[in-house]
Amino acid sequence: MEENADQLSRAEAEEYATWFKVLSDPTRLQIVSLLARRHGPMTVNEVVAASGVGQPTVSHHLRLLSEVRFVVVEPQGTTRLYRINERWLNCFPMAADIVMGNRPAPDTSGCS
Amino acid sequence: MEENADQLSRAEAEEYATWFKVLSDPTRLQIVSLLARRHGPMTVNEVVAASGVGQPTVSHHLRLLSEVRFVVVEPQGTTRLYRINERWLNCFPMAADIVMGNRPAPDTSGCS
DNA sequence: TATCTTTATAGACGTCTATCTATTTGTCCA
DNA sequence: TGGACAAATAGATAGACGTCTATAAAGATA
Repeated sequence: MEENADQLSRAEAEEYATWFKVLSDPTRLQIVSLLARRHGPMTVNEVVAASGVGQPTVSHHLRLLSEVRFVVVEPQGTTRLYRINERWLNCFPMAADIVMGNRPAPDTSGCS
Repeated sequence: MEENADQLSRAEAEEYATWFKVLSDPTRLQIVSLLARRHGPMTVNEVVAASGVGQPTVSHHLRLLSEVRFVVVEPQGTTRLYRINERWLNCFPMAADIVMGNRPAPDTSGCS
């Protein structure tokens, strides 16, 4: 195992914080989860139907998610296909596990 | 590898979101990083000296961190010793890696 | 008991954010 | 060209949050 770096700089802290912030809203987590488990593109309306919030709200969340490259968008005629950025899944293993349901029962039991 | 669960429930989404939310503030991330890399207890004043924000603000952040069990506190006379909850480090591998500096250079290069 | 030190709490303030309704933009098709 | 549909944007609102100053609580010590 490697050893600690000196310190977490303010700049680094701010960058990582923005990543965590994007995942800090339940609705946004559910949207990410939807896209991640589908392993395929979804339209905005499909996400709306599955998320329980309005269409502008979904658009807003998808914009935030794409700004940090958690999702990518591909226009297709009058619709836009959103899908998980698969490369990101490798860079965010724990978040990916939780969101994709690959973390059996995130044993909070041992974490108290 | 295991297969996807059906869906991320609202309840699960809300719980995970609270975890990420605690890590979504740069100051709080730096505090966690401090405690994690020290591998030992720190007083509030030591954290204040290293964090750049005021003492009440540090107390506030430490309270939030302990509410989700990321840190634990042990009163010692007139002071209180805060330390990382080591058990939590196992439950949050990626966050732990980032915060402890064990993630060499979280290669954002491949994540765009 | 009086005082000093350490930490927590109360309250205020400015900023950010999640959501909604209403509207606009953009694309397809008859 | 005109209508229909999909998605984005604008604007508003209510609530949450990070930080500060000021104060209180709690323990040690003389």
